[in-house]
Amino acid sequence: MTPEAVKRATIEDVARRAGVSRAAVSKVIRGAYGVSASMRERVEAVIEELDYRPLISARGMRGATFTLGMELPDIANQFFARILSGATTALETEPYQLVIAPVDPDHSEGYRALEALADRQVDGLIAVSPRVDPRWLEEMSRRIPIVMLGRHDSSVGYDTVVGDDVSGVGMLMQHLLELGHREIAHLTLDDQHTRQGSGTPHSLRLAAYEATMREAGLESSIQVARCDGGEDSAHQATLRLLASGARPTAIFAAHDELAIGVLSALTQRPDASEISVAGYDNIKQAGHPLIGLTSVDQPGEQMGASVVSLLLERLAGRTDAVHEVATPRLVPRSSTRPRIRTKGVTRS
Amino acid sequence: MTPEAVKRATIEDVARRAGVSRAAVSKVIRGAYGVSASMRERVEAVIEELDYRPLISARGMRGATFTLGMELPDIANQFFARILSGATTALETEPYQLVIAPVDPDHSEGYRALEALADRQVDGLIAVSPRVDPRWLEEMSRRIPIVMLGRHDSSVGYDTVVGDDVSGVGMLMQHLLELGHREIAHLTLDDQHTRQGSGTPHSLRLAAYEATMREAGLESSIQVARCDGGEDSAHQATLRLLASGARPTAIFAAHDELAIGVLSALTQRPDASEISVAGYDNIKQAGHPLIGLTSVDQPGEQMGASVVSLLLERLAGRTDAVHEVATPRLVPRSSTRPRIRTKGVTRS
DNA sequence: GTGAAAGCGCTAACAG
DNA sequence: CTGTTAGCGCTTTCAC
Repeated sequence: MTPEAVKRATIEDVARRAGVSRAAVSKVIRGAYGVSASMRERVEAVIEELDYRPLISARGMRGATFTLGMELPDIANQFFARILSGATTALETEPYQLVIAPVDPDHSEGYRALEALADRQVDGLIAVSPRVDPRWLEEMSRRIPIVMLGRHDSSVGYDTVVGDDVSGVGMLMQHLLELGHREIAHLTLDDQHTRQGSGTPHSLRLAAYEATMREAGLESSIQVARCDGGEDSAHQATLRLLASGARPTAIFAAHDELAIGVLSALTQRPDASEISVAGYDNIKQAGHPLIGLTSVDQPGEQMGASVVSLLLERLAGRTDAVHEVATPRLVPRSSTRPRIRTKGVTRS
Repeated sequence: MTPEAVKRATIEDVARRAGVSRAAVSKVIRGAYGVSASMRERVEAVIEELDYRPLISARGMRGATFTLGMELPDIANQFFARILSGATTALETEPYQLVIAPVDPDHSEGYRALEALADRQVDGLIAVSPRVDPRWLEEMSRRIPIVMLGRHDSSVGYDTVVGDDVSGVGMLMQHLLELGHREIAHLTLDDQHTRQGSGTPHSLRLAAYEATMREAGLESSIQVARCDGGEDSAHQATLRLLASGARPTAIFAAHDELAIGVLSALTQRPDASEISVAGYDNIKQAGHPLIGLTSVDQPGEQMGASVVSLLLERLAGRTDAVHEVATPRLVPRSSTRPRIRTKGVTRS
């Protein structure tokens, strides 16, 4: 039972078996111009017989690999599942194959995955890590088409697809204010993700939160909590917040996964169970009746589809940068309720 | 602003600039034997200067690509996130890059993704779709190392990693029976996933469910509902089940995502809110206090790590097949409660 | 309409 | 220790 490795058939094998040249076979498999019907038939029969499939990487050395590479941090965040779903659907009718390089959000940097994909000859790149440097992307985009998802860059070399975070947060804050909330806290990621002017979604959401609070005359109630990302981390951060004595009547978490962590923390603290919670992205879990999380819907599927079509346009020759902005939509659910006067700490 | 495509530096460029041969450069980048320190230094300087990175696909034409390909259906199912997490962690210290080919569970077939990866010269393949034919995999494994995750195959050409579904279901059913449940329904996927003898996890879980019911003298209470997979589909199926007049006191869903769909349906049916629900896999959501889903934990991270190390062993030369079985663990939560006598339909 | 020949970027013998 | 040479599997002019 020696598992003698079977080598796959090459274009040469097919050519010899069919009694034609390699070039002829190549034309047949590419559907290129200049092959007689009889030859095509013969060649196709042999291809079938030998179970021949062209090696994409060999093909790539001359031309395209028909592969699109996507770098994806944190597969656990369901919003990326929405994006991916949109992207794969958009690609269904296209001859391109999507491959994903997962990035361990804790360790790796995103650069590594992007470079690994480029080294593997993908025809185009989709970047999702908001932490890769725009200048680096700009440089990279001179060798390979790139679309960046989720960061508000005014790039010239690569395209971007983003949600309108400012208006999304505006709608959400408006909603909370209308419910009577004044002590609204914001739970977001560490400074690396929220540095002013970095163009990351979370930096914009934070800024929009603060701006709204100031405009509402609530500057003194601004309260920003931080966590490392992920449900558990948000859970812990919420407990810390409460332990610090803060008693917001509402918590706006920078994205749904965090918000769900907030909910889980609040559930275990009966004294805080009246706190309203809101998230962002509208991932599937948010809509579950047992969760009922108010959120801002970002059309992830649509954004995923946009990313793909922008990339295909690039591959088709477009050279000027396009920046697409998707419109968010408020989805109120049971996790946000009219403010309840809390004993003591409340100030109105 | 003509974005004149910048070509990347080749090994030839480096060799010329450093005044050495291509072979010398090749040795340097591979850390191979036979290079003087001075030459290494010179070459490395030029590599740095030119920002040279070897093209993996070109390298692949001669030897290995140091790429592992994983075919993944249904990214939305969080259990796969656990597996992926284990796999990427295991690969962190290895020189291999993992790439994922997502499979649209509705449309594509898994074959397509696996072949796409093989065509792209990955060194090894991880298959997760239980629907690809074992014989096909057996054939494929003669050209490229494969590890199949999640199906109980007794293959000779490829390795497998599975959970012990029979014992997992046994523990779960035992739990339900001890709570006093007799009318236990099972919600699973369509026949394609559950055909007897196919070795798929769902076929085994179904069989184990039926066996347990029979052993408990409850053969006449066996009730199997079907859905297409996914939370929504499970939700609908649950409503259909109730509409049919069935009144189980407990529903065992074939995996957690389905179970969560069941919960959402039951929430909207006050008359059925006392039905206990259990799932399988123990995805993160199951543990959320607002969900509290009883489940059977499968050590996904560990399984993901196993898959990777089996594949690396293959690449290192192992030729005999290994079949690994992970041990599941019951995780009781609030979604399963002692049976409540329902009016009418109950039979004890 | 068809095939010969060159070459994509790299590695792996082999000579020097 | 170093460089030359011959491919890996495919596409692509360019003659025939």
